[in-house]
Amino acid sequence: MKHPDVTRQTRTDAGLAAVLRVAVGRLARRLRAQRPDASLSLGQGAVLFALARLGKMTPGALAEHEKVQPPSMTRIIAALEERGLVHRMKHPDDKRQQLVELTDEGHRLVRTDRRRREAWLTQRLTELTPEEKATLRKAAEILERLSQS
Amino acid sequence: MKHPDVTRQTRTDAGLAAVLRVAVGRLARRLRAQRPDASLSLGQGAVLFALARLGKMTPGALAEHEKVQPPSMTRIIAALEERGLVHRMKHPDDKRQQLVELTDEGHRLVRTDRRRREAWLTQRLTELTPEEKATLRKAAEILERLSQS
DNA sequence: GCGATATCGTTAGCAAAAGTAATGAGTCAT
DNA sequence: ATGACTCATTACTTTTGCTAACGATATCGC
Repeated sequence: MKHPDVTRQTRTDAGLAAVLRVAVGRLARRLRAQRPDASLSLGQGAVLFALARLGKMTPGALAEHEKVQPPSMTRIIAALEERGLVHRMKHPDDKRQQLVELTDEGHRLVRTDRRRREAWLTQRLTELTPEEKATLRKAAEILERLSQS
Repeated sequence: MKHPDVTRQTRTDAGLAAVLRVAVGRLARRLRAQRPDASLSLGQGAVLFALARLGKMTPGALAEHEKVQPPSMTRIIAALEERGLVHRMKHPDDKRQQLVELTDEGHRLVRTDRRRREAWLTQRLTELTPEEKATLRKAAEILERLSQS
């Protein structure tokens, strides 16, 4: 066993937290580095993904959803809009706000890019046993929830 | 159910990869933002943690372990050394190399800080059911492996 | 042995991405 | 209708990582 410590250390909540924190940080770096082309930053990809999943949203809602400050979201949206992947529309009820929405090209990119962008991770996943994948499937939902709480 | 899509999307490896990628990225940001004081960056903490777990290592080994380029590790180590948490020693067999080791203060910080630094995540974990924690415990080991493959 | 080549850590310079503070437009409650 | 608040943006700074180049040491081929 390569890391006997892992199982030992995850006995307690704090130990599990420690291991999770490090693993998540490292995996995030790894995924960033693994990005095949620089076409889309990690954050940009996440926003497209969120819009595809949740439909049109305001910049503020996107910022909160992605756990980023509003100015960062402004930048991400600007970059996506410049590439025609997203477009802004006035919020019908509140002129301060806007609604951000995927363009057709944005939808297309999400679909085609999803496979390409996740190629590395997908490949790693195919190397896992079905049980491990089942674990990750359940864990994904939990991590999802943790990241938003 | 807040995100019915999650379970649907994770049916395929690619879908699971997509969800994992986004969740991991967001959780990493979240953890970074949650850092209680700015005392230790995420990377610095990870290095201390690795040294505590694996003993003395060379900078190169640390860099590879943390999936970071050597110059980045140089900087992290320099910051840690400046604070007296770590110290370098010559490698006995190879004068090119060094060995990095926790100082007593480093060990102390790892111990006391571990709890404080993971407080947020630990708190979130206590809110989970035992089954969910068991899932995360198994998942942590898998993520650990993924991040290093 | 010794010269070419490779490896290790570092330095220097740079780029990406996110954060904070300040600003302008719009809304809302009194 | 005005004062306080909210949303998005702009300007600036910080963080964090990268690549390229370099100096010191080790190793390999001869």
